Amino acid sequence: MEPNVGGILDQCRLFADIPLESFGQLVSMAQIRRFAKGRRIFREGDPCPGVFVVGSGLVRVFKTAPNGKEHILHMVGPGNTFAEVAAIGGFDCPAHAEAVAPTVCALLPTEPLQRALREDHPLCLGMMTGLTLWVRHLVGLMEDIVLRDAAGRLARYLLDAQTTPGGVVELPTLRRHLASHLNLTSETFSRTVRRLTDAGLIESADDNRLRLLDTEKLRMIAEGELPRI
Amino acid sequence: MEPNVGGILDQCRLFADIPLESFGQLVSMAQIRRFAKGRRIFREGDPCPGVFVVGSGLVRVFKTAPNGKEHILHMVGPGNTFAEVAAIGGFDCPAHAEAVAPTVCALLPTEPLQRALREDHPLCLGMMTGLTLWVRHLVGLMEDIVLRDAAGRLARYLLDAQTTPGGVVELPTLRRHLASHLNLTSETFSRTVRRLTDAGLIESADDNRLRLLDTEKLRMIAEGELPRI
DNA sequence: CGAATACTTGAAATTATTCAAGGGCCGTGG
DNA sequence: CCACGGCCCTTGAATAATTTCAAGTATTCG
Repeated sequence: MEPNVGGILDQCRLFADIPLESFGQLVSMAQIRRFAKGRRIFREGDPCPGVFVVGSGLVRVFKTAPNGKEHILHMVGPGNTFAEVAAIGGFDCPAHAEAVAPTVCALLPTEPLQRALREDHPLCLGMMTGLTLWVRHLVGLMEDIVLRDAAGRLARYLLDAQTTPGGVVELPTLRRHLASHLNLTSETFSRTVRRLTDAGLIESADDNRLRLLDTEKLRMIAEGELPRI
Repeated sequence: MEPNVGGILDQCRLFADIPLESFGQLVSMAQIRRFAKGRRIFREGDPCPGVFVVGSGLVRVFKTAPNGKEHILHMVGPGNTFAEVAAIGGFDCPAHAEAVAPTVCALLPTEPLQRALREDHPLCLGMMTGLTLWVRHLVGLMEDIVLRDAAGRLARYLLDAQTTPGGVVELPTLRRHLASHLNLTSETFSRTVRRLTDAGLIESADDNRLRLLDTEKLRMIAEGELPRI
């Protein structure tokens, strides 16, 4: 199946509000990019190639500490974007990006995108709204990491990620990626999952799915209202 | 001295690039707001009143954990803004704001601001650039908190904040505010300052100023290349 | 002068990390 | 087909970093 840029951009909430004409302009500038599993898409400090819109696959965007520790800013799946901020603001990539699965993206190159933003007001508005959502997400993540302990962070993640009716949450391919996202070591992550499991709040549904059994208590843990488990 | 909105907006980098006509529109919608020291400007969850531009004084924007712990997202001084994201994106205030000194702001109310953004492309572009800078700052802060230890965080803060030629850094009025910003208790903050002082990397210049004596070593600590002090 | 507030410092407690080892899964190659 | 190595997750024990608790000092303000 040959992916086409229009289809990829169509699935992206960030471009949902923009009028057809602007959208067409985006489609015409977009390029398809494919990345094998494990392939580095860009490195921190690289000039920003543009906005990547994931069509299929999964990408992790992460920072590296001098001591080698990684922190995953986000996992980007189909319909979501990364490197928007650098592309719009015109700075270098502030983090690394790597495909964790075979991935197809639409790339809106920096230069034409910026030109389009300068000329196209509705597009500009739409992208700005997208940016505010991203900021809000970032602030939430920060709040999480700073104000909650390990169990609180995991609980909040699970509650936020809960999508399916049965209260089942799909975990990223590698658990240690999630651990890193929540600023935990994979050991601590593992122990925390166990504590919640032993307390009867969650159970493992599938190999990489968790079922939430007691969202009320989970909420209390997320809010720090339960002393300890 | 009677502050005027034009003067306040003039000092704000966020509006530096926008053309005169757009600027005039902003000035005409702006209102002056004064806050006594200690006065709460808004609470988390309030509908967002608009973008605040600080003319004089100092504001802290912070989140609160259920257990009472606070995290200061940023200290906002003259020429800077807060609540931009909520105002532009149209959501409720994501944090609390409080004047830590007698403060005068220009307020650009949400409704007219959003209308202006919809109608005024250059203004929209300018605000968008401002947003990207804010995101970059946030990501940097996050990286700081997640990837560095106490000494590293302080060192990086000092290096970033260093403005005066003599390597003197002005601290916020209350040290515990800075501590909270760096996700440290004030005790840990105090001890960390002492460690850096004993190691000869900084010295207290004034009551709330620090002089950086060895920026090279500070940089190494910030980068985690110095095992311990 | 007395109360309040902020900062500093020490000692104890706690949380999370590091180090070390074991088990499970999978793909490769004999 | 099975053995082997590699990778990932789990678990336990020891370690380290930061927090918490508890004074003690300094400064300000009434």
